[in-house]
Formats: sequence, C-alpha cells, structure tokens
Amino acid sequence: MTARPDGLRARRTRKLLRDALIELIEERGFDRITVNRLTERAMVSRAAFYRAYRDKYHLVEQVFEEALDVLVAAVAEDDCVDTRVERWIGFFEHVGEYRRLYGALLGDRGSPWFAAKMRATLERTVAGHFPDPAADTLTPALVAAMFVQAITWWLENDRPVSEREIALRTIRVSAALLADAGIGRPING
Amino acid sequence: MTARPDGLRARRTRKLLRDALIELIEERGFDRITVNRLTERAMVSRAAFYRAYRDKYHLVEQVFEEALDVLVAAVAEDDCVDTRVERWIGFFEHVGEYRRLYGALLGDRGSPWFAAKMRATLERTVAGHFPDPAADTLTPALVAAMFVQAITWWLENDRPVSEREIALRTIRVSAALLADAGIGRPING
DNA sequence: GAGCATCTGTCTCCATCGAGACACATCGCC
DNA sequence: GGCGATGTGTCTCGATGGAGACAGATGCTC
Repeated sequence: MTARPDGLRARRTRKLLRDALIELIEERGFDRITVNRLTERAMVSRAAFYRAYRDKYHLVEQVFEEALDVLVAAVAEDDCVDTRVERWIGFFEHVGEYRRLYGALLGDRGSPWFAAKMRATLERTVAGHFPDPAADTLTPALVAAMFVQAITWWLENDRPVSEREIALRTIRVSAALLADAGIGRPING
Repeated sequence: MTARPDGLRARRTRKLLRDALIELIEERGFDRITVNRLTERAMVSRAAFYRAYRDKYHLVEQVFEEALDVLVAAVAEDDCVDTRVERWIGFFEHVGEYRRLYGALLGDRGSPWFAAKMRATLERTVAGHFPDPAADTLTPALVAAMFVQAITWWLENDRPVSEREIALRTIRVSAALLADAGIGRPING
C-alpha cells in the first residue's frame, strides 16, 4: 500500500478489486458495499485488500482518479491539428469506454462525492485555458457542471446519441456561456 | 494439479484461466492459443498454470466438461412434474447462459473435437432412456447430432428464437426420428 | 541448413497471499 | 439497555504463486 508494489500479483489484486467494486456499485450502490463482500466477489482475502488500500473510499478514489487521469490526458493532448472539437469527442469516447464505471459512480446509486470530484477536475482543466484563471472562478465551475450533467444524462439514457453529437451540443452551450463571460477561444484554445 | 486444491487462491487461478480461455477462443480460435498468451491474459504465472493443468487441452477439457455436467444434470433432473419439454427448455436456457463458452467451442474458431465430445455426451444421455440401449446405437447418435446442430445454429444466429421455441422444434424433429426407430416416449420418458 | 524467435514443461527461491484469530465498532431487534 | 450478527482494521504463520532460468522443440526466414 505504502510502496504500491507492481508485481503481477499486486496488480492482479488491484484489478480484481476494481472490477468487483464496479460490479457491486452497479448492483447495490456504493454505500451498501462492505469490504467483506468486495473481497468475496473479487476472490481476494481481506488481508490482501488492506495491503493494497486503506479502506473502500481509498479504493474508489484510486479507481476514479485513474479514470479521470486518462480522461484529462485525452482532452489535454497537444496535437498540432487545430481540432478542439475532436478532443471533446474523444472525451466522450473515453466516457463511453468506461461507461460502467462512470455510470455507476455518477448514477443514482453512486455518491454526490464523485460528481463533485469530477466537476472539480474538469473545472481545473477548463480554468487552465483561461488567460487569468483567478479573475473568474464561476465560469469554469458552471462549464464543468454542465459537462458532468451531459455525461450523466448520456449514460443514464444509454447513449441515445453519438459521441460527436453529444460533444457538439455540449460545446455549443458552453461556448455561449464562455462568450457571455467575455472569453474568446475558450476550450483548449 | 494431482490433488486439485480448493483454497481460494487455487480456485481463483482456475477461474481466471477459464475466463481467459473463453476470451481467447473467441478472439483467435483455440488452435492459435498459447499457454503464454493464456497466462498473460489471465494475469497468472505459467508456473501456476502448470500447477493447475497439464496443458491447454487439459484446461479446455475441464472447462468443457464442467459445463456439460451442469447441462446433463439440468436435463436429467428427476422432478415429479410430467414435463419432459420443460427440461429441454432448461437445456437451452443453460446453453444460453454459457453461450460464450459453447459458442466459442462449437463455432468456426473452435475445434471439431468439442462438437464430437458434446455429441457423445448427449448420445449417452439419450441412449440411457432407451429400453435396450445396445439394440440401436444409430438413433441416439443422430438425435445427439441434431441437438448439437440446433445449439450451433441457435448461437451462431444470436438466439433468434426463444428457448422454448428452439426446444420445441428440436424435440418435434427428434420425436419423428425416434418414432421411426420404433421408440415410444423417447426423450426422458 | 544456420540463425532467430517463440513456445513448452520443469525447476528453485522468496514475495505475497489466504486462513483465521483478535479487539473494537456498529447496527437492528427483543 | 443488552445481545447477536456483521463489519473493520491489524496481526501471525504456513501455503501458494511469481520471477526467471533451463533445455529442448518447433517454426520462420534468409
């Protein structure tokens, strides 16, 4: 746990716990998960669990953050092509790939904690592209909340529209929001 | 391997290998699977593989036989209700549950070996219900082949009809076959 | 046919994991 | 309030599995 060993066994233990976590969140919601059931489902001993994580919050935090890292990386990717739009389509593609995780954590059985964490992460990403981030903290917060809501809606309704469409619609609204705040090329400019 | 330990670790190793096997059969076909790729996918060491199984044939044999055992048990179940038909519907329900396994093993990327093994198993089950099994060995073989083909068709076409319908249609044809052989209440009578 | 890559099946050694017990907390129920 | 069941987090000890090396087989390419 402290040293986070990267041997096959340790990685496997973490993977099994991750998968079990997502399954159980889907089935019963995060609150009703116990370490006992988690380890039983994952076919891992409780001792191994505590070797890898402090408690179930630590586990879910790690899992969620890993996913968010990949997500932010996908959006922030500094390719030469001038296609901000493509990046946000990539964003929703990532969400689609990890839909079980995001759906479980952001959905009814999840916990407000995750939505808040995701909002904060996106907020930082958005603010990072502002000329003077300290000047306006409201706008990034609103944009971030919008994106989280877009994801939630998209997943709860079983992705009724394509990645491209949901991305375009969300960008359009956020562009209006940013224009109102007096910001020119707002996202990933 | 010889003693087949039933500790959590040993059971987990077998489960991981089973799952990896099915995945890889679906992806590349049984022939092209190597123990290396198998253990890599399963996140298990080669040493652990050889502790649990002799080779990949041993593994697939075990996995397949486990499933067939459950299957035969489902059909042979000695309930009081006079519903032979229900049992064969149960048969197809089982097949539906294990569709990834059966589909993988019986499909194009599988190996004739499995279909043959399955036919033989069903053949024994069918013959077991004959008054004098030694008298006619052709009829059970034909009936068994029919059921295997019904399963293959059903899975390859993504289960286009319900369990009940495929069961009824298959039973109807086999009833004709059995009547022709002069056998009265043929299946599970 | 030589050379190279990959796979197999087996081995040893040591890290990690499972079993199970521990005290303590929490909860629902009578 | 007391009680039983269940959960938590930590610990020890023996079992199991990973790392990695091995010879030998197979197969592909030049």
